[in-house]
Amino acid sequence: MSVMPHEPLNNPPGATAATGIPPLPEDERTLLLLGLLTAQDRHGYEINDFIEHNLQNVIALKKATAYQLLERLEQHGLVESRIEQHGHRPSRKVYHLTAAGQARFEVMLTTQLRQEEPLILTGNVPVMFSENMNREELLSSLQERLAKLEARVRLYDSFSTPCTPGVGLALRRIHHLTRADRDWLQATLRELRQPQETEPATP
Amino acid sequence: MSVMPHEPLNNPPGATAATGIPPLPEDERTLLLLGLLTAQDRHGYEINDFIEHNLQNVIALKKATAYQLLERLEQHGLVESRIEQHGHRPSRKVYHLTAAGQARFEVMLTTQLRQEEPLILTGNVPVMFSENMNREELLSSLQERLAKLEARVRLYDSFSTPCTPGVGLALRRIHHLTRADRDWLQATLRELRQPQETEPATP
DNA sequence: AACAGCTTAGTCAATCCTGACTAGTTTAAA
DNA sequence: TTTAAACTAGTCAGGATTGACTAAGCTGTT
Repeated sequence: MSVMPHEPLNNPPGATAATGIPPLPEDERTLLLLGLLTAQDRHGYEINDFIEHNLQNVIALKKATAYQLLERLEQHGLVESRIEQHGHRPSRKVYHLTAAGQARFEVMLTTQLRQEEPLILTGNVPVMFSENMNREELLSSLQERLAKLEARVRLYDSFSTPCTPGVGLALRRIHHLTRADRDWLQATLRELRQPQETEPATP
Repeated sequence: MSVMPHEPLNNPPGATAATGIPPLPEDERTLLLLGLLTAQDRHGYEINDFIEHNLQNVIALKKATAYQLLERLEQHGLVESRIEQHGHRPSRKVYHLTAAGQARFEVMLTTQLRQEEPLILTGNVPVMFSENMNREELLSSLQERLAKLEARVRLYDSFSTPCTPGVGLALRRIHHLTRADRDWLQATLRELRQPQETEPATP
């Protein structure tokens, strides 16, 4: 019973052969780290800080994930690091992009920009079971959700100039889509309130 | 150096004490499985089939995940299963909701419906680095993305009556937001095309 | 002088999730 | 009649992710 050696084929264009090091995810997180390093060399804390302060709503990337991803980027030769000492502070591990990293960044950027992933959103599942609730509670729950959404829209309204034009574009996208979500919810609430069973329906 | 025993505290309201069985994720996937079982008893294949055919764009839940989640639901006493035989077909493992499961479903439903998660979307990161591309390639990439988005909008336009009103609501949400995404991209493209550096001013 | 909080850089266990694979039956198409 | 596809139910290794924790110096406030 010989089994054909199925080769895993998870080598995206540009990937190296089996080197023993774990593969590199080809998703937006990787692109983000490479991209942040095209502008300037940065150390881990700086990167996490930037993400936390500027990209709160743009992407979800946790501290621990970023550190591990940076390590893997280095294993793959896309970045290199050096240790820097500033005064008596804890030493910084400063990463900078290699030529390979730059090339990979460009490929990934084009690929992902062309792509259009279906919007799979959070918050759909409870909506889809809304029938299972009684009218009262449903309306109050949706009302609360709407209030939160409106608060978020106001929050985005108050954002001033973004750190880069590109980030500005992304933020405007989120802003726009959040408003659209609010509009959908408003319309839905209106529909739920108004057509109260068409009660005496002139039959 | 005694370490205070930090209790993990990952017991959401309604969770049982430490029983040795792994915790149950409190996210939409769990709600989905419970919800599908409130309507009727179902076996694994049926559930995965339903998700694949009716909820393609509503939620991402893979086959393997569903099976594992069902098992865990059973360990937690939220569902029970029986084996059914239909003719000479492979036997079906049919799950049905317990009282505890029903109760948990109701709690999770209200909680999640009230909640408003920030929209964290795919596709933001490449946008935010769009400055790093030359104009030609940027425009062509965005054009391609727009074409794909428009195709998706048309796809949703063609959807007919959903299997339940709740699913209809969720699908309308996605439809609405996809259109909003298209609008944002159109506007962005227009902006990028028009103000061509204000070349010969007052021409 | 004490204390909180920021800076810097991680680590680790535990959980989660996915792709690929297995196995056998039945129906529809060619 | 061979073949393809759907039906049914998984399993499993291994990669991905997270929350919680550790360390230690520095800075500003009260």
